Amino acid sequence: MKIATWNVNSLKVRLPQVLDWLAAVQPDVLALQETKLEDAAFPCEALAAAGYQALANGQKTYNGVAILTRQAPADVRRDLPGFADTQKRLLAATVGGVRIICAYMPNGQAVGSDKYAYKLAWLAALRDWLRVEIERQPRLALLGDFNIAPEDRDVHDPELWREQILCSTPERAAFRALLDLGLVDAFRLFEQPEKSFSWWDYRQLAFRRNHGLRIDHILLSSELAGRCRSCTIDKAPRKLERPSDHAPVIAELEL
DNA sequence: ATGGCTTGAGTGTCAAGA
Repeated sequence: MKIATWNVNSLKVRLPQVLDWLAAVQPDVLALQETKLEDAAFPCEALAAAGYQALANGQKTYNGVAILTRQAPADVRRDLPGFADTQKRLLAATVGGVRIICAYMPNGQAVGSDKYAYKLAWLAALRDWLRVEIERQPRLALLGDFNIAPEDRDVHDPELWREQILCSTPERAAFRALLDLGLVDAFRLFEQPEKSFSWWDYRQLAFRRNHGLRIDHILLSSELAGRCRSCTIDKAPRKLERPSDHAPVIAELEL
């Protein structure tokens, strides 16, 4: 099973690129973030024609997540239980015996801001829910835009980003708290090129200069981690005209 | 340089992203 995650920064703008990418890469599951579409506007027909069923949990303008699958999804959950939130950031479904959780974690804007407090509260609620969810379904994958660079090696210039948003100690502690549940960063199961990133700012030729961060992740439960055969970042879509600022991350599981 | 792009809203120019 090939599973992937991609923050598309508007599915309306990026739909042609998503369709091309699905045809080229042929994932079994694709988790999308920042769709920025109400569910009624979701392009289900175009995706069905490409062989994918779509689950969406979206809103106008901001946020929005979706899961595209070749097999029928079951046991669908929208939003974080026990966390009052108008922002559409979470969607879960079981596909081929694997619990797929697609998350768009809050950005946090600036360390110490109200949005930062919301980010840390959201991450704590996610951890509390996942503790139960892993018990219920040991084959679990958490995919998405975490908006956290877990370590200095995930940052092009660690000194520039020291204790800045996406890199602060409390954010990294929240990421490690997810690992403490038994989840594993699939990307770090394998030898990877130095300076591997998944996001590059649109400004100042950041992609060309590889001024990026690795903030999009696939975390696997231990049972799935033992079955993971590869995890890669696909930089190809970031090179296209009018790209998303994020690149897809792909993991291959032997089930 | 509370900047530098991009998107969505909406038709001015701002909020938000990361």
